[in-house]
Amino acid sequence: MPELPEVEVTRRSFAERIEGALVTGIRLGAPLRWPLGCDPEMLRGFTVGQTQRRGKYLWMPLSAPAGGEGGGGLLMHLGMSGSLAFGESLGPPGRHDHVDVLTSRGILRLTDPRRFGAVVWSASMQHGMAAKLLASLGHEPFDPALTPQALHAALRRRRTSIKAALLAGDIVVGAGNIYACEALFGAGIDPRTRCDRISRPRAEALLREVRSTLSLALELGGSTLRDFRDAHGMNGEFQGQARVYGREGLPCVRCGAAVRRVVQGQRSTFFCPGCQRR
DNA sequence: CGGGACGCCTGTGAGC
DNA sequence: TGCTCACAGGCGTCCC
Repeated sequence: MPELPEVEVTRRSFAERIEGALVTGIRLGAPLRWPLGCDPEMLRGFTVGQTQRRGKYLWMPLSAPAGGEGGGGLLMHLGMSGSLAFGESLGPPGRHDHVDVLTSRGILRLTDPRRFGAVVWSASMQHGMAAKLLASLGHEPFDPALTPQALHAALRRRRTSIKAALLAGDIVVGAGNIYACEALFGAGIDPRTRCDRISRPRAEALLREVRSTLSLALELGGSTLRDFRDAHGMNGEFQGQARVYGREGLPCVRCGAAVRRVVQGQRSTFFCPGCQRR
């Protein structure tokens, strides 16, 4: 599920409700990508702060009880198949529920069948594992510092394909496989185009499309949050909006040409050979 | 160093 | 029905 819009929608769905809650315990299920990185007992009595998002990560600050030391936070990632639920009556943890943060206001629960997700303790976003994981992230897509010129300049230094660069997330974060395909379609750029061959006006168009694609998804409440049980999670609201993703062989909504699928870096890329040019 | 492949896991749908 | 296979919204690590 989780590209930037889904992660942000997730954040908004629990951040205000959990802020100020007291941690009463942590329940761990099967291991995730990395170990928690601290003794779960240590977090008892900590207060939850304002949960924020960086790229596809969520950072939930935890402050130690008055006079106590060792505050920090939990860095959370949903991987490919993760989701977070927050509520008072979630029921007993199931086979894919791997972390429960028990609080005075309810349980924050990470469910993740594939276990590519993570919940990791760090002393701050600038320390430990969090710092390491966040270090190479690019601009937030809506950061005003990310200007067309800045994007163009960054692309000029790259030889890899524009699709691969978007997915890498070290120039701009947030667009995963679906939204990268959709944004490139919107901008009329062939996903196989080398970054350093993208003109300034096209970089500008791409930035505009990355932003509008992500905002639209955000407006729609993400893609599949509501109905995540479904197979590829693609039965959500964004599926109806997708113009190329998952539409191999179907006519392009703009020009009617058959949408193509190619593989780039072991990931499917969908594009319209008629509308998208190198 | 940049760039690409690999591996982590489980689940699902298609095809036989 | 049951098997095998391809594929899945991410990303750190390894190797060239």
